[in-house]
Amino acid sequence: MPKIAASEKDAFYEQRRAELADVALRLWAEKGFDGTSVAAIADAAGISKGTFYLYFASKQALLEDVLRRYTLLPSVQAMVESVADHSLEEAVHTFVRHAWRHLNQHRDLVLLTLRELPSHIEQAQEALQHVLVPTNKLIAQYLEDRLGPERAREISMVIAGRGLVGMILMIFVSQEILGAKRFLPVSDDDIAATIAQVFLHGVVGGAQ
Amino acid sequence: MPKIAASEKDAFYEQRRAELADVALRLWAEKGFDGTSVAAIADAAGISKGTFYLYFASKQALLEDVLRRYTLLPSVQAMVESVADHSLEEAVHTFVRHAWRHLNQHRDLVLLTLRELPSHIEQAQEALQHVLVPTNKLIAQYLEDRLGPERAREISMVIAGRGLVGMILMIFVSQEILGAKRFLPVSDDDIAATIAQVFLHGVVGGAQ
DNA sequence: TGAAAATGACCGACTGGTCGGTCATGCCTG
DNA sequence: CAGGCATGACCGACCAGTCGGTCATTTTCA
Repeated sequence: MPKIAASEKDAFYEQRRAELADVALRLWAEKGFDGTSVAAIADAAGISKGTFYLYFASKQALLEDVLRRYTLLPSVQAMVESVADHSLEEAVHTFVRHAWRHLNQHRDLVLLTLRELPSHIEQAQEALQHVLVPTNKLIAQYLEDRLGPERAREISMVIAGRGLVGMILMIFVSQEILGAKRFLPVSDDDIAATIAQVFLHGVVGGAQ
Repeated sequence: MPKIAASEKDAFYEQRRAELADVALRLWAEKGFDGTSVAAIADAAGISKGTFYLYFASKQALLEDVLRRYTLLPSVQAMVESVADHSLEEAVHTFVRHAWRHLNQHRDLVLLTLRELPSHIEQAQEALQHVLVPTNKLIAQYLEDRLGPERAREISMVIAGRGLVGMILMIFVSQEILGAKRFLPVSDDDIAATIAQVFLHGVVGGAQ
């Protein structure tokens, strides 16, 4: 039974860590890393500050765990891979629509990452690089494979890929974070379609 | 002679404030608002913390002064107006090239604004809205005027405009802040041309 | 009852902000 | 011209409060 007890304990331990990470992400997205004290996180999780330090060695360690736990990379990879057998037009539309939904689902993480982006907290920057750089590589590779040299305009697919992500991100930030939604209520699908359309015509060319 | 003395003093006072604002912007871009103490700012400006408070009532007041002092809006407006009599193609190219140079010149302000974007420091968010929203309005208006309903694709020019700014911003952040420049060294003009090309073909359509 | 878990008082470092005191400067007066 | 006097820019020790992190103590529970 010691084994069972131990694994039960481990399960509880892991569950606590997960809950703390969850609470921390929510609070950090609201008030920032520096703006949220460990006491506040512990409080929101219903434990004391002392107990917090039984589960994480430091505030920094919690940040690292949050970023590891919630990295967007796997889902981004899955997203890119899932469109591999669509037509290019379909693929881009699907990608944009999924990315949009993704951003909405992971709003807190996006906020946290944006906020700590140029920060002295290197982990956030690394996390960003771990997501953005590989995503970019995947997209560029995909585009080059699909287009072939003659169909693509003579532009860098790496730059174009970044542009696509930039469009999505900026429009997301405008609509969902800066509150532009109130002034210009457009359905998510329409937005995604617009982005995909601009990108497709811009990059692929000719095909009107 | 008291008048001259007074104006000399005022000039010195204003110069001090300007220097403090300059130093603060630089440090804040590096370490963030919360991450930079008033003492550090005063130190970097070669004065004591006590003296700092002769020139600004609070740290918050300094932030407000920095954002007012360095607002990008006038230059953005000038930028949009300066391309008013070009052809659309030329206008977009020029706009992108200018915007790119602009971001480089105001790197610190861009960093600070991005960093404090979703922050509890409302001023940064306001500043962003004061730049982004009017910029967006100008661009959308310009595009609609130039294109006319039949030439534009059936997409929102507001969304498209945000997409353009998003492309520029994201590629800037990738190249200049995340350090992607090292991996993909492309000239500024090439990048600007690529962005303009994608946008033009994407939005304007047909014209290959 | 004994060990594991949880607590919150406590610590030292640091924050934004204050304030009494110093001293170079330049005017006033003789 | 000289010397005393007033000015105010400047300093940095200091304040109250908050932070991340520790640890002796109490609570819990098998």
